Amino acid sequence: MKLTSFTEGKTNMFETSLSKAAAIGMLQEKDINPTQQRIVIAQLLFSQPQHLSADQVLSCVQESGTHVSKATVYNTMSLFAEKGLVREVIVDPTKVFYDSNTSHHHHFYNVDDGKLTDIMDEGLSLEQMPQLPEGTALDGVDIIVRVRGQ
Amino acid sequence: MKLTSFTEGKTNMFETSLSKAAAIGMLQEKDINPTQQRIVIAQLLFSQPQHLSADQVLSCVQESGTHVSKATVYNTMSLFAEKGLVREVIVDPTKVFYDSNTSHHHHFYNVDDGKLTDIMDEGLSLEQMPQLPEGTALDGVDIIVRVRGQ
DNA sequence: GTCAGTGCAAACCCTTTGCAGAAAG
DNA sequence: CTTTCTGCAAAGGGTTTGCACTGAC
Repeated sequence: MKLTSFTEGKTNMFETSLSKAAAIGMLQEKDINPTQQRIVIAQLLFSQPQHLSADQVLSCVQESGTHVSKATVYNTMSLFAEKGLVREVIVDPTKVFYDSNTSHHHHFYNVDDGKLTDIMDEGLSLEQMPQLPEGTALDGVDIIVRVRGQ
Repeated sequence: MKLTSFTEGKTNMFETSLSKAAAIGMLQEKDINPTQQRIVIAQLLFSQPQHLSADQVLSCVQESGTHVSKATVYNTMSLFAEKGLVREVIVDPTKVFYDSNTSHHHHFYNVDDGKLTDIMDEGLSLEQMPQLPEGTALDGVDIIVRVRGQ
């Protein structure tokens, strides 16, 4: 994952972004036609590891000054998820989070404030993989550590 | 958990149920006012360990001949979850599953057919509990093993 | 008679869909 | 030009809410 053009020194996440060229590169690597809207969303998403709901993506894009419709955000996020650019994280029945970090890791979910954070411990994994049901293949393992407070 | 009145020998889940008295007992143990609708839902739910969506609970209750409204099913399931009679399982962004088995265990989720099953392996657990974020307390750990096929 | 519980329908929210218009090559 | 993508608005599906009615002590 190339983050060579990461804009440093900015504290406002809406000003932080990937260069347009880097975003286009990421899209093309995954055989995604780099349209204007997809580029803008990619620039925002991959500026840093983060967990955003579709709604938050929409807000961020709009605050960056570009117009993208809600439907396009949903379409784009589904496409990115399908192509492996982002990972869907399902922890809240009311919305899906998209994780811009697709490397193998798990999550804390704060049920009080709805914030999702990565579990840094690299050692976190299962003691043993259970035997899968007859005729099924592994698709993935999600570990959610729910916490409350603060 | 008392399942002494489990009706044996029935293959149709809609005919299988807990005795009314046992259901009332379970509700009272959790300080839940045992109303008629709650009793019926409890009889259905706790006849066996199962994973039902609110919609499925509604269908099952209706097939058993009793009338319960959709709103009451949702209210009841939320109440049961809050009181610890059932456990909410969030694996599918489109609906919540309620697990009538509240003992500590984890799940397989078949993304192809949407079926949720318990992971029997008692050894399944984390190699190590990660350090929780500052100021938070553990609420629970959910492990979802997603599988596909069959 | 009082108060909790219930039923119904409407409201809600997130997400998807249909289709006409716009963009890209 | 042709194909793909986008925008808008409407529909969809699960869930919640408001409020009047019912029912149990």
